Amino acid sequence: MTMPTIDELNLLHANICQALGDPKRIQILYALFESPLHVTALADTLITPQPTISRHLRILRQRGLVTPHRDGAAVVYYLADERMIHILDSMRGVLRDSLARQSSMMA
Amino acid sequence: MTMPTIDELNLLHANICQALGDPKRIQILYALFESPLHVTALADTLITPQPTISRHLRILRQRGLVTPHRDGAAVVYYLADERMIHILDSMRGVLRDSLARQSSMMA
DNA sequence: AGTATGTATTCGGATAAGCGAATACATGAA
DNA sequence: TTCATGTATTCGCTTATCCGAATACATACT
Repeated sequence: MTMPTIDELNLLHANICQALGDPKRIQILYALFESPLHVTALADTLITPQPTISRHLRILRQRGLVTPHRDGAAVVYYLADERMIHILDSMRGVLRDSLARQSSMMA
Repeated sequence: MTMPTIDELNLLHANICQALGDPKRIQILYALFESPLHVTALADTLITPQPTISRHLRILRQRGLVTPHRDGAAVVYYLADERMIHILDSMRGVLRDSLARQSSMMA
């Protein structure tokens, strides 16, 4: 277990952020926060083709954001770490304030 | 000031995450957290061509993550909201734990 | 005006990300 | 094994992102 260098950590960090940089994937994380779901259920919930969901899940899985568990023929996906949702919520707070700042600029 | 819909908010959120999804831009944010800098100073600090820095700054500016202030011929950039750094630090915490989990899997 | 310094943008080309459609793979039941 | 269901991957294509190099734009000073 070699410690990552600062630059390597930066890269991993950027990779995680990049994984979060797609509306569908954010939707997926919030959906899994409410409850673990298998792929088809996710596809139905988000009204999105199953292959598309699978591709997004692979990205999230590779970055360690979700965790798959086999359940017979199905695969149930879990949020890997609920703290990530709190982080996303914090970001929304900052985002809202940012929007508010811009609005007040208009006045 | 019309309230954004859920989907619009998701898109804005994703856009912010996407802006964070580049190692150089993360470096920039951390550098500006230590102290506001003008473009050339940033370029020197990060050992990166000035046009590259300017392009990254535009992305961060458009997403409301940094704020420019003119100072004569120079433009000093400020971190728009220090909470974003705390959020990034939180993400690093989650990232470290994720790496630790993967390491223990190997054992 | 002209010059120097600092910042932003454009252009061209390489790389990566996204999606729909089709298909391959995995599991469980008959 | 065969079929049905569920999941993952591949293919072809379009769009977006990134960088270096060159260049345009902005400000201050003489």
